[in-house]
Amino acid sequence: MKVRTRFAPSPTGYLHIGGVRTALFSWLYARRHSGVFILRIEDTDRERSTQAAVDAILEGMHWLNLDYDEGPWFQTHRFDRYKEVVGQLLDAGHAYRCYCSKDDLERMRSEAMARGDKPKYDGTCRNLVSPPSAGAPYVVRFRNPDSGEVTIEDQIQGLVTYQNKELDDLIIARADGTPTYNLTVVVDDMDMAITHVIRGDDHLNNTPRQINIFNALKITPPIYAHVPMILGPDGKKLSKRHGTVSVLQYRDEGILPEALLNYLVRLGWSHGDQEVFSREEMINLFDIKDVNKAAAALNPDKLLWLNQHYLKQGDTGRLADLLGDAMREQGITVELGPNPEDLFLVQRERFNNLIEMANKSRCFYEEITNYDQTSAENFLKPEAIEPLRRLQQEFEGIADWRDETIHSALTTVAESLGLKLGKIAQPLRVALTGAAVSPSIDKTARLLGRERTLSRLKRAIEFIEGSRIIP
RNA sequence: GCUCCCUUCGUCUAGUGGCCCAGGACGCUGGCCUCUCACGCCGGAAACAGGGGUUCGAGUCCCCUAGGGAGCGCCA
Repeated sequence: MKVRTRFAPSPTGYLHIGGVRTALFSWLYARRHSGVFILRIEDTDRERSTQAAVDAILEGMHWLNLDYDEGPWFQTHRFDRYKEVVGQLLDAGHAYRCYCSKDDLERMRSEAMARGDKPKYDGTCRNLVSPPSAGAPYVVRFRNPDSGEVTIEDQIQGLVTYQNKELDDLIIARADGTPTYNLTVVVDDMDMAITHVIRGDDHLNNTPRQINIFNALKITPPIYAHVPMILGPDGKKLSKRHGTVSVLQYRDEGILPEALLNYLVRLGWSHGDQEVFSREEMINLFDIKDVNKAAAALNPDKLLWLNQHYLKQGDTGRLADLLGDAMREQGITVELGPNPEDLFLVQRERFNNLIEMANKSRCFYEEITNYDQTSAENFLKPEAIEPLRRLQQEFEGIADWRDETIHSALTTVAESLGLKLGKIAQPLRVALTGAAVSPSIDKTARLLGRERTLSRLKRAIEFIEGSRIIP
């Protein structure tokens, strides 16, 4: 039988990191088994579903290249079908109309709680023969078996058994006739012939109810795999407090999709000691049976480490384009300096995300407005004037502006003055970039270009001379 | 409250009764490299939640306790 998995987010909030990992696992499982991956939008909650959230889900999936073979399907387009199944269940006696009001239910719940019982429906309307009054509003409840048990053979959690008497008669259709979650998932998973349901373990408790509905429909339920939750870096439940709401925010913060996917796949899943996985490796090695049972906390540092790994290893052309985009986003006029690829080659090992790389590359595109105070105090001192002047002369004589020629100018000056390279490299660095940290000095000068290098040198010398007269 | 689930270094994890006085990775940390930062390389500290069993032998099996989480919605 062909494997068919699905990712079924509800567009009531943004696509967050936990949802993405669930999607990733479902996608990997389908790809691993040459199966079909389906995207289904569970938008039956008309009140809270938004188009913006739908767009964010689609954009997020696209950004991560989690491609789906079928869908996106929208549950709101399938109301007729759900109604049909509710009718079927009603006719077969597996469901019944319940006329209890919300107030009745509320009272029922609080009374049960007070008794120390589970706040479940008491079955008042279970065996009603006729409505309390003609045209009285009602919901439809599923008639859950009241004895026996349901065992889930969960691929991750193992065997989990529930007693039917612990389960109550859940509502499958609201008073306005619209279907509820537990009914729609079952109908969709049935109609879409889903073979493996991979979802968050917050759904584990719903599973026995869904299995009972499948049974009532005389359909074999899919195989279930409930993946544990993802926690914030503090080990607490993921929330907006942790900063990142939508996955797209990771993109906007300079994270590469391959880094995020690699990071996520190792959250709860492992293959021995391997840490780095290409898409192909993930697909070939992934197995649900290797997924852990315990919740995992996010580790931002490790994500960044992977991001840097992919920055160092990835395709230069593509990454340079992304860097160019990031610079433009940061308001840098890319045309005013080295092309992004030359810059990227020099910067790729020095930063772990593109945004920071872009921001810290400003000096190649914009004039220096002021020197970093500490750097200037440490290196733009009177004794630096001589080395800087000599460099000026040497640089003026260079016709072929390359790393090597620049570097040899540096060593020539250093040797002639009997100084260590660092003694002239640091003043030069501050002169050229405004601060004491930059790529290696020869590359920095090369990227800057000969003219810009010379004018900044001149300005630094003037700065030092000027500061000499200021006490 | 009731039902269900979970528990190895700070974090992600390896480990399926002896190979483990517990391995890898991130982070932290000492050093090397070095024109700064970074990269890279070498080294270090750091964990089986607690208690009972079972067994010649337990991180690995069983029970209990504690802690954490989820569900109990006319949300999904």
